[in-house]
Amino acid sequence: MVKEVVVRFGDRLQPSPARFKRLMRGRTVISVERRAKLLRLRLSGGWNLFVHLKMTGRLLLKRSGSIPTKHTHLVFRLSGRRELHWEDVRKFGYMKALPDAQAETWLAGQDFGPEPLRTGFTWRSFAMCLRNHPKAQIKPLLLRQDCIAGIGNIYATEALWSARIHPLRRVERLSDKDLRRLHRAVTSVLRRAVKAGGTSADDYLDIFGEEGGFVPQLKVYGREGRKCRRCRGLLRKMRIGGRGTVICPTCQKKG
DNA sequence: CGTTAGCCCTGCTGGC
DNA sequence: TGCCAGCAGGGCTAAC
Repeated sequence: MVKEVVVRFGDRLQPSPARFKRLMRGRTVISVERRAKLLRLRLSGGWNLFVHLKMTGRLLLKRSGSIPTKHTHLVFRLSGRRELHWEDVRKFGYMKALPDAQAETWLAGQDFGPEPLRTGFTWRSFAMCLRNHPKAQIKPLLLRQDCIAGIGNIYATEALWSARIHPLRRVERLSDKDLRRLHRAVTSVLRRAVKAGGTSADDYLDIFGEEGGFVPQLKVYGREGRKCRRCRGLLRKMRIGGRGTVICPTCQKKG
């Protein structure tokens, strides 16, 4: 139960800090869900708290009286001598509180594509989504949340290496066989990363402050200049749509 | 309609 | 405790 909210940086908060604090007080968290990279906490009394952590955001469960860091945006003081701290160095993330009806409308307006880890996400439905954009380059397309939801730069990079597909290949130049391999690669890398507790290549920590264990399983991300684990070729870093991308030029031919 | 560059912000790294 | 450009896991907006 939320006893009190202490706001230290309120500029990424909706509604305004005063209303937000009043609104949260006394509520309990009924469930935690995820849609794409957006967290949804269902709260008592028909309210919802949406949280986007973006790149450097963290939610940390701590004991009461824990000292906020330089980058702690706000603290939920909870019952049971606990606190939930929201930290975000780069201040890209946001929190948004909405009542049920508005929550659904707003979520629908986000226009998220299918969830790759949900049952029913077959390679055919994956192919359908991608083939809507025949001219698009595959990597920027994988990152578009309105095409497939929830894939970020690390996992797009990893999946393309795993499927032996060059990130700049256009969808129209990918065969069904390619898409089947890519579907397998995407679902596999996401499942393994979740199982390992996420990827703490930089800032990510889980709610207990623990790092994720997926970094040792990364095949290309952050390994530029080192050898490809499949062919021993030299991994190379390139820049696509402003995002760093590591490929194995031998395994991933533009073709 | 689609794609792309710029931008939000702070901190760290590597080259000089 | 050297300085500074460039880069970092995201995604919105404006411009073309």
